Amino acid sequence: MEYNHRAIEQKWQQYWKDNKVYKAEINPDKEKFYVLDMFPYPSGAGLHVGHPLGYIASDIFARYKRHQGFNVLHPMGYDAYGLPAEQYAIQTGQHPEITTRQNIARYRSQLDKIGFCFDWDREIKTCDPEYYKWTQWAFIKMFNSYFDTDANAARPIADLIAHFEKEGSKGVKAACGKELHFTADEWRAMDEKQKSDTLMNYRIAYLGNTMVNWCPKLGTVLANDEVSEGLSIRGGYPVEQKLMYQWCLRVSAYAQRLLDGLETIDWTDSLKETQRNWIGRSEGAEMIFKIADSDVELEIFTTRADTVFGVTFMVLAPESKYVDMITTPSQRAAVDEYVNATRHKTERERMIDKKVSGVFTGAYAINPLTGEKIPVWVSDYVLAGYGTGAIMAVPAHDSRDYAFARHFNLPIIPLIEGADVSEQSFDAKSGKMINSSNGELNLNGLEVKEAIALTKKFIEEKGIGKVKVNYRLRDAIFSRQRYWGEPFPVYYKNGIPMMLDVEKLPLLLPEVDKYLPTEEGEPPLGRAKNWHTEDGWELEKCTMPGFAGSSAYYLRYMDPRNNDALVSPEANNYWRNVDLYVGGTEHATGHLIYSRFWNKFLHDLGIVCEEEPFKKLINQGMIQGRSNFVYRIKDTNTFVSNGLKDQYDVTPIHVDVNIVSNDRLDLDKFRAWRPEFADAEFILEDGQYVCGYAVEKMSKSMFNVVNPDDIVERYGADTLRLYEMFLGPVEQSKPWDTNGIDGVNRFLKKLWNLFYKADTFLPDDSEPTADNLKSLHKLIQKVTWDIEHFSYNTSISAFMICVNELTAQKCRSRAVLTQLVVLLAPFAPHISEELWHALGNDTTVNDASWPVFNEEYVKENEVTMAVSFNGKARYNITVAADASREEVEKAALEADGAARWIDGKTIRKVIVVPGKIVNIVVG
RNA sequence: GCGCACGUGGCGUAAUUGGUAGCCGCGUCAGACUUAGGAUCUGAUACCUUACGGUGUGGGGGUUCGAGUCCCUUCGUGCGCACCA
Repeated sequence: MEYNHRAIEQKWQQYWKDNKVYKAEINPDKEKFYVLDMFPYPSGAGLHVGHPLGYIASDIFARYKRHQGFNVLHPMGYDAYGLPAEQYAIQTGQHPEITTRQNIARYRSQLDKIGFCFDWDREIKTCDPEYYKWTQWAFIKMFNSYFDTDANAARPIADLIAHFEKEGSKGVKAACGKELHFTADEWRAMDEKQKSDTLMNYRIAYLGNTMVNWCPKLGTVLANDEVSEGLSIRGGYPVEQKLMYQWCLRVSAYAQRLLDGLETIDWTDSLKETQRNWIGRSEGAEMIFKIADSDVELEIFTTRADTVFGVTFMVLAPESKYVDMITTPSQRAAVDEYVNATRHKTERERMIDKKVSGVFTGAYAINPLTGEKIPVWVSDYVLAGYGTGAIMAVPAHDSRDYAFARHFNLPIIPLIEGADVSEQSFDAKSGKMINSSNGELNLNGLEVKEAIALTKKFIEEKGIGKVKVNYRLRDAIFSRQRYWGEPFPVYYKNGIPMMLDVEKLPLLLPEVDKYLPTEEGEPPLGRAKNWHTEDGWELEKCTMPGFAGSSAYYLRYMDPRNNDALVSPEANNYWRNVDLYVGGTEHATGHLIYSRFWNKFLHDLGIVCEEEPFKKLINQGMIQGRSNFVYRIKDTNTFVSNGLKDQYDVTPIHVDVNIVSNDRLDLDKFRAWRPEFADAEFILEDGQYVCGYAVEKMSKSMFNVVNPDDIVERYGADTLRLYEMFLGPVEQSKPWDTNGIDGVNRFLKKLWNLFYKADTFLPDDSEPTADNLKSLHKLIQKVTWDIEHFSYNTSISAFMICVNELTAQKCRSRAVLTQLVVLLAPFAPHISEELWHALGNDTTVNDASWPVFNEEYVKENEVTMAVSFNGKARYNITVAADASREEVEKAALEADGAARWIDGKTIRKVIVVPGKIVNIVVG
């Protein structure tokens, strides 16, 4: 009987499905383990061979945990809302739901062939009303909450209203857009609209006039993580800054908790670092600079409070509210011109244009420590969105201020001993302070760090400023001027935004005639008929962004069909959070921040029990394409093999990797590939046509897409699974190279031949030999350790060695082979299930318990030890593993070199630490 | 500019965490069986050298009896953040 992967895989996939082998249910008697993959966006191109990499890795872990007796939750679903389906709808008029449904069906059939242990009964799709009902529900919860900075947690907005009723804004400790001051009487006197506007300043989901990333080409607003270097991540179109009235989520309120939480979770350092950078905490001080002959006070943020004595000018961002307030009449025209010019530049243009520019406002500020008058300028190198949009400039110790000072000929005062500021600024935070004294405060002679601390203390005491922590993390912009997304559960009553009743959820996505914006420039939902409440109030026309649906999906898997709650307390208390999350790093500053925020918010509300959603995270690497080339001699239809191409003038042409094997071109398939190659001629080397290769992105246009279905058809899912893991560490990016797959396929055949010779089933009840047990237990130890450490590639090497050894030993022992099959089951489940049943078991191999390692069987007969004299090691000796203490001493003293060391000294004591070291005390 | 990874044969990688560098696989070479081989099996394969022997984990230095592994420095690659005060 030959190893027939097609028959075996089909048979057991059907068996698993029929018997619901992978169904997960709450079982209080068993410990849970939650293994999650980042769910895919179902694109039209289907899965390529890179997509399943992470799924295979997590599948192995899920199966392993199950063998260990855990109750494993391992679900899968689809992140179904997204731009590509909408773009396709705009072009073709086809409803994105139809496209999405087709793509999902394709994904499902591809996934099914690989033999994953997903519990498909828990499948979710973010575009399902049953699902997005809970996305809308969470939004309503955020709208009805504010962030209490004392409690460091979200609280009901009703509590805040009660506070306003009683005491106005006095004593309010809440994350907000801007500081507001009003009394209880003033609050009560406000009309409904004014109250609504006031509360917007505090709500966690709020409408705000914010600078947004507007992408004219996509016709929508984008979040910060959807923009890179001034271009949209999707499509690469230019992005402008634009002030718009948009729904936002007050993610920034959670900045510190998002930062602190990183300490409690098991993610890679680089990913945590990326999130820390993105959150961008900086400790500094906010200081007040009074404007001369005016009531205006400039508030600035600095991390270098120590450099106040070196401030020679101030700079405002062009968008700063202070600009209008302080510009003098004589400078008004120049300032207006400058501000207008910068407003029309996109962020990208501002970034590319590194030329120093700016304009003087005509106003002077007073340095609070020196009393000196210093000019206030406007320049676009100061960002409106960070800190207060105003800075104190210290040209001697900040390179940007330095460039500005040089360009406009402003004074530069060095503050650090020995700093040469004639050519460039001295930015390092080290050295001894000079020129920094005013009688009250003397920093001279202090180290920078001491000076910073002392200045902070001083300005707080004097009321000039206060210690302040700033974060780079901005609130998430939550509106998209798009069709294919979750509708907001929002209507406008006389212009006041109101939430729908939760009972009326979900608010279904309406039908539209076209997926484009309206002629009036409204979002596509502006085309929907009857887009209003029963009372006739207008509904919100924007939809939610992509990250809305993916922010809490891991919670929904715990209780996916619950119509009364996102997740029941029972389900949440049992499954808690994700123990192992596998996915790409590209979500580091998007999904992985938003999810953590969303989870923390729900935690504050008492809806989820864990503060962090994902305990351990593994980032699988990207699989790049490996393209093949043929070389056509110019102006001919003759192709020359790679090794000979330098002798001709050739044009490289991408050739479909699927008609190339081990870089050898199949000539007949090539001629049949395209009509223009039908009569192609070849110049061969050694009778073969060798193709060139290059590593590129996997894409259709490079003809380097390898489809997992083809691999499964030819080699089987087990071979695909093993090979993907064998390529290298899961975390590492690497090109897909089908060369080499024969190696793992051969391994499975060898394994098969251990069980079958022709039609004879070989295993019998013979006693395992010592060699059999040694081979097996080395494998148990290695594979267990490797799975725990996600080092699957080395496990597969270990399997190969073990099977080779057992073959050489002619092992027939059913006991040994049974354990071998269980060890392999997480990696190659189909062949393992087949052999498991052949060995006489009638339940699924998935229920078999994990083999227990026994050290006795793998004991080495020799052991190497370091010999030391007086604690200083000198050389190594090798002795029998069961050597007595005397034998070890003897070997140590007889070893080469010992005589030289001892040389007349007396041996006082010999210490033997078994297996490790021999210490000989001499003197 | 700041931060984080990483650098090992022709290639993908390994080295049980400071203890014989190169496991396993691909490729290559040789052989066996074959009408045939893009099948199967066996053996060899870091580099230099006919050999003896020598050199080797990007380069340089250090710690250590011992370094791919730890420290310093330098070069190179990848990723993240970036006029963030």
